[in-house]
Amino acid sequence: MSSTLTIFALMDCNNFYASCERAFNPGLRKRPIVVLSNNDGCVIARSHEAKALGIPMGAPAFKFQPLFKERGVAVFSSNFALYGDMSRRVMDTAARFTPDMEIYSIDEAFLRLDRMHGRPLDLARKIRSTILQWTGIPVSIGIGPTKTLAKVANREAKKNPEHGGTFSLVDYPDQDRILAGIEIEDIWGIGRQYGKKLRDFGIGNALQFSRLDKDWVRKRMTVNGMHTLLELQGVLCIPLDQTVATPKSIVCSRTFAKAVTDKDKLAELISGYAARTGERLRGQGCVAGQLQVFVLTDRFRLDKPQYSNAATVSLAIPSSHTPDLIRAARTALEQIFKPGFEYRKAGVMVFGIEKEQGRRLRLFEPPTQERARYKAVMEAMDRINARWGAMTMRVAAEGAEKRWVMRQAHLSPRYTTDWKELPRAGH
DNA sequence: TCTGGGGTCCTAGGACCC
DNA sequence: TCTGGGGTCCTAGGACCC
Repeated sequence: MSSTLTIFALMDCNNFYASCERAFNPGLRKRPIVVLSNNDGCVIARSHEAKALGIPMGAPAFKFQPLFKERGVAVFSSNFALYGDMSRRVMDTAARFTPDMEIYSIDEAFLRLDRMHGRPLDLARKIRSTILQWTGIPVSIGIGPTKTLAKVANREAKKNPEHGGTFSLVDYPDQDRILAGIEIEDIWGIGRQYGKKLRDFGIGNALQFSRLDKDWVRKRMTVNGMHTLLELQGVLCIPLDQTVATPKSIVCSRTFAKAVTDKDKLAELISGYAARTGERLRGQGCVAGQLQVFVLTDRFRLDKPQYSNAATVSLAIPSSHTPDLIRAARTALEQIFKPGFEYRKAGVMVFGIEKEQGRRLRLFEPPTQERARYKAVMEAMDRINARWGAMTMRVAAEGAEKRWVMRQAHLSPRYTTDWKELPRAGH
C-alpha cells in the first residue's frame, strides 16, 4: 500500500534539438548529430550517437571539426523557430492526457497523474507512444511522488533502455538502489558548486544526501537545498506551477562572430536587440520600466585590453514601443562605450515589467490617442514579421546589413514554420 | 579564425528610519 | 554623546535551471 498523495511525471524530450532535426530527415536515423549555438560556436545538443563519440556538451565546434568530418557527424546551426514549433506540438499532445501540466522548459513538462484513471505507468507509456507517433520526437517519462523524485525516475528511464523510456518510483521496491545510482551533482537543484562542497563532506550520491539533517542542509544550501532534501524523502515542497507569470526580465544578447570596435556599428546592433526585446514584450502584452545595456570584450583573449560595463536607464513611461526602447538603449550605450576596445558581446535587458492592461497610469503620460497610434504601428510590424520572417521589417536604427554578426553555416530549413520550406512528400 | 543564450531565487550587508 | 532594538528597502553576489 502506498500513502502517496501526489503522483508527478516528468516528461522530457530525448536530445531535443537533435531529435527535431532528425524528425524531418529520416536519413539521419542512427547517425550522430550535433546542434551548434549561435555563431556555430559550441555544441548545445547531441544525439545519442554523438554522445557516444565522446563529444561533450558545450564543446567548441572548431576543436571537434576533424572528428565531425571523420565520423560523419551531421552538424546543424541552431534553428529555434523549428524547435519552438516542435515543442508546441509535443506539449499539445501531452496536454490531451491531463489538465494538470506545467511546461517547465522548451523540452520538459511536469504532469500530475494522480487525478487520472488507470495506472500511472500505463498512462505514461501511452503518452510516450502517442507523442512519438504524432511528432516523431522520442520522450522519456519518470514518475514519482514529488517533482524531484520524478526527475530521478526520469534519469533512470533514460539510463536503462530496457525500461522502454518510462520508469516509476511509486511503489518501486528498491528506491534506495535507484537513489544510490544518482551522482550528487545530477540531483535537480544541486549543481557543480554544491556538488563539490558536498563531496568534501563525503556525500557523493542522492541516497547519502537524502539522509542528511534538514537544518544542516538549510544552513549550507539555503531553503532551496532543504526543499530538495525533503522532496527526495518524498515530502512535497515544490508544487505544480500552472500560473502564467509575467517575466521579471527579458534579455537579448549576442556574441559577435568578429569583434566590433566602431561605436555606430555597436549602436546599430544594440538597437536591434532593443527591438527584439520590444517584440517579446508586446508578445506578452507587457511593458518595461527600465532598460539595461551591457558590453563586453573577449574574455578569452587575455592578451587584449579587457573591458565590460553596463548602464541602466529608466524609461519615462513603461513601454514596449520599439523607438522608446532604442532611444533608451542608445542613451545607455553612450554612458558606457569606450573607444579602443574590441567588443565581442553586447546585450539589452529590460525589467520592471508589467502587464500593459490595467497598468496604473503615470503622471505626464502622452494622450491616449497618440499611444494608440504608436501601438498600431508596432502591431502592424509584428504581424508582417510573423508572416514573412523575423527582421523583415525593422526600424532604421537597427541598420540595413543582414545579420552580419551571426554565423549560421549549417542551418536546416524552417520545416514547420515557413510554407516555402515545407518538406516534400515522396521524392 | 573559432568558446551560447535566457532565465529564477535566496541571502548578506549596507543605508536609512523610528 | 553614546547606546540599543527593530524594521524596510535595495543591491551585489552566488547558486541554480534549461
